[in-house]
Amino acid sequence: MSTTPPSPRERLLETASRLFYAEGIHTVPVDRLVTQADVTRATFYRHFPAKEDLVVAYLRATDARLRGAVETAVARGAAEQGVSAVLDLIGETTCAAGFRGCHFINAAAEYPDASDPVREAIAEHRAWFQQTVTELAARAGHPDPAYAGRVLVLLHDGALAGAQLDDPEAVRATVRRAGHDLLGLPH
Amino acid sequence: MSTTPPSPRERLLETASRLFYAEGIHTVPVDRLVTQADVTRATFYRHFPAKEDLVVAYLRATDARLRGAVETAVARGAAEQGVSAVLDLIGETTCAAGFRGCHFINAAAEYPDASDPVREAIAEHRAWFQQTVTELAARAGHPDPAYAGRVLVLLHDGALAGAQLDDPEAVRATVRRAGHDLLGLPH
DNA sequence: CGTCAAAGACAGAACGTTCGTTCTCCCTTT
DNA sequence: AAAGGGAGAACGAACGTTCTGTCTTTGACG
Repeated sequence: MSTTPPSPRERLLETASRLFYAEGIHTVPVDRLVTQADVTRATFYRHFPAKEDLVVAYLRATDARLRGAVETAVARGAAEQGVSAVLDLIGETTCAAGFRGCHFINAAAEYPDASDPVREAIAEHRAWFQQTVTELAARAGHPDPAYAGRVLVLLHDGALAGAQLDDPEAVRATVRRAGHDLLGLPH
Repeated sequence: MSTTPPSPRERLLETASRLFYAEGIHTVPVDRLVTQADVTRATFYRHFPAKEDLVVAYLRATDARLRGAVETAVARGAAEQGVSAVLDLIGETTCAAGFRGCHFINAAAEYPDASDPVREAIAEHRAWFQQTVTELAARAGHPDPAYAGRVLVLLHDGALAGAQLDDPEAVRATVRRAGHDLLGLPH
């Protein structure tokens, strides 16, 4: 089962994810994207009508990847451990090498227009996450799943926004302790 | 005591704060800045050697404004109420008209280089906030002021990052409840 | 009190660069 | 024959920055 070599479209998406996340969206020109993806300009515009379409595709691909990561992290334990697994996943994310905040929050900073397709992709991702963690809290028997879900989103946003500017390990510890305190989990 | 009319430099700073915050930094060209500030290009470059210098000045001015806001909000009550005042201030910020997240977190998304002067200004602001809320927690008699301070920063970051993308009122309520739960304050 | 020089601001053109996008031409694969 | 990709030139627009020239304000000094 040898994997087929990545198509130009896949190379573009992978390069976009890497560069957009590491350097911001507006600061990465099309020239760098096609050069690093080893693709010609014509190929770029054959797959994406404009740069913004690649931005949306990048966010949707990231969304799909994160859904998978949450699924596998949660599936490892029993229902009561799902919430704790999300807290751990947040900590691992903020302390990973090359961490530079949340793909979606960062993108939102560069796309202020709430009706922009980029913002729609962001909203869809956030709605999924909100719903997922709320269901996790309900399944774990939390008395107020809606509140628990909003707490998890709040801690997630705070961790990813702050850890790139402060000490990531301190943020990880704070998230874990605060999450367990708020949601009645054992330390 | 009639106020003197704002100088070109002040007009530039006010315009920069308004436009950079509402639309992002890289998306606002110098042309829009000088037009809306009613200033010529020559005047712009007489006060700021480059656009990035205006960005730094904008962040430092915002930092000064926020220090004042926290001071007055805290000064209104006794020592034990300082932490609660910060929580209230966060809620008011996220629910204000035109709210679009945190000036500094948004700017960091557009300036990935940690050694950039913009990032230095961001780091200074965050260090001040971290230290201020930690001292507030200590003054209020919290048993673990360092943890309480990190919790306040975490809630602050999460609220400002999330409220622009979700329901601000829900975020406000969550921050208040979670903050009081975590820090042992009465509801 | 009057004067002159320096500084700051206005108006607008202009420069060089970079960006997103399009185009032409050729090659390979199916 | 058709479609997808490679190579690279080219275009028009937008951007940050500089320049030329004129006018007003200001303050030091005769």
